Order: sequence, then structure tokens, then C-alpha cells
Amino acid sequence: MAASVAGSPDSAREGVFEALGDPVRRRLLELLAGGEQPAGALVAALQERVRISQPAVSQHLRVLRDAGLVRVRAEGTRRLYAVDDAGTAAAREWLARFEDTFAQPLDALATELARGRRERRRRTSPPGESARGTG
Amino acid sequence: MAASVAGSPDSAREGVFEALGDPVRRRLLELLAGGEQPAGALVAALQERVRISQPAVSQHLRVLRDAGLVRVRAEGTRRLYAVDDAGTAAAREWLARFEDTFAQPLDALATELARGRRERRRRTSPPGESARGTG
DNA sequence: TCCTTACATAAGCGGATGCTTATATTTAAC
DNA sequence: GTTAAATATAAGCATCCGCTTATGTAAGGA
Repeated sequence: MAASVAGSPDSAREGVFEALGDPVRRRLLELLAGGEQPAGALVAALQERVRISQPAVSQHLRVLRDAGLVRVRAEGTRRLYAVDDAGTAAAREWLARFEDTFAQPLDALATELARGRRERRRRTSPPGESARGTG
Repeated sequence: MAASVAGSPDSAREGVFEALGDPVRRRLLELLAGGEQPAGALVAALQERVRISQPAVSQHLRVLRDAGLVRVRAEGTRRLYAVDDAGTAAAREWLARFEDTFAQPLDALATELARGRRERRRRTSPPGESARGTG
């Protein structure tokens, strides 16, 4: 096991990317992207595609919760799960440093539009000032 | 190839999030965020903080490469690694669906702050400069 | 050529991780 | 109070993953 590289330099919230590293957990987040859902519905949705037990899903939800990627709310005997922006924002934040500020194809435009970003900056980044300042 | 579409079942490029799930690999990407570097330099940089062998780093770099997160270039006996935007873009793309459109301004601010950007709270001079700092 | 440098690959091992079944807990319904 | 439903936790197990040491390979220099 890797001697974890300490807290600070690793950035991001604790365990966010570890949690995202599992396909079942990513699928759960995709299901929750449409809005709050009870655990049972998530189990059922997953079971339409793969054979997985209820406890397995419950365990995955716990990992997501510990990572700050989802939050829970009790309603009667149901547990309503929803995406927690704290975790997803942490992940996006960490990835933001790799954003290719210039010379990015149409992909970037699509992303910008999807984000509804109202960037008014029309000026392109100055040639000599390209990213990465080591100092 | 065309940009991956958000409808993909497992999302993202193959193994991107699995690759990002390891702290050592994330640290490698952080090191490469500053620009291309030979494998040996990466090994040395990692070894300043934790005890890890050269083969271990080589294996991690392979995983990153297979995930499309880094690319390699041979120069003599050196292997120069660099961040590959394909992988990081795929990850950002997948995460984009969780972006909180309503809290967008706050989100942007949070991102800036998290980057360690020292923004003057008071009326700042026009933001003409690229925001990008610590790697 | 031989040796050294830089890196990758092979083999093997221990611990983490995800799964299952069984059971506990909580709330609602009867 | 008993039962049923929804979900979490416990225990155990198999597999995956990352690490180490040993070795292979390719390029450069003596």
C-alpha cells in the first residue's frame, strides 16, 4: 500500500477520487444526477444491468457519503440520497489545473456552453504568459 | 475520434477515474502540471517525500498512460512524460454534469480561492491575467 | 566491446477492496 | 405487540492492486 502522500499536497477532499475510482459508484452518481432518490430505487436501477446485492450498494453509498459526494436524508423508513456538491466540486477543482486554456478544440466550447459560463473575457492569453508559473 | 458523449454507460475514457484513484498517481500528475519531465525526475521528486522504488513509479506511469492521462516521448535514453489533455478532459467532462448551475458565481469564487489565488477582495484591477499558480 | 545510465518488465507477496450471506435496526402497518 | 419493509452493519472470503526485488532492454560513452 502506498504511503499516502499526506494531506495537503494531495489536495481534494479526502477520498473523493478514491470513491470515484469505482464504476458502480460512478453509476450511482449518474443515477443521482437526475435528482434525489431512495436507496431502494438505486439498488433496483443497478440490478437492471448487473447482479449486485442490496448490501453492496449500501456499502458503496457509504463510501460516497464519506467522500462528501452524496448526502442522505431520512424520510420514514427511506433514505433519500442526493449528490453533494462539496465532493464533486472538490474533484472538479483539482482537475481544473489541467485545463487547457488555449488551443482547445470544439470540446472546450461545448463544455463552456454547458456550464453556462458567462465569461466575457475575449482576449486570448498573452503568448509569453503561458500558464505554469513555477515561481 | 469524436468527443466522448455524456450518455456513455460507464462514462469517461477507459480507466481514467480508476487511474486518478491513487494518490501517488495524482501526485505524478501534479508534478507534470508544471510541464514535461523525464521519468527519473519524477522518481526523484516522489522520493523526496515518500519511500518508493523506481519500478513502482514506472508502473504508475504506465497506468496513467493507459488511461490517456499522460503521454510519453523518447529522447535518447530518457522518457519524457507530459500531461495528456485527452484524459483530464474526459474526467472534467464527466464531472461537468454535477456542476451547480445556480451557485455558479460562488462556485467560481471557491475555485479561485482553492487554487490559492490571492485575489484582492476590494476592487481589483481588471483580471486580464490568467489565473494559474501553484502546481 | 564493455560498462553505465535510464527505464521497463517479471515474479511474488501482503494488504486493501468489493462481494456475498446473515443479522441488526428502524419505521410503518396490522 | 407482531410482522413486514427498507436499509445498515457484521463477518468472511476471493480478488485486485500496489509494492518490492530481480532482471531485461536500449542508448550513450569509454
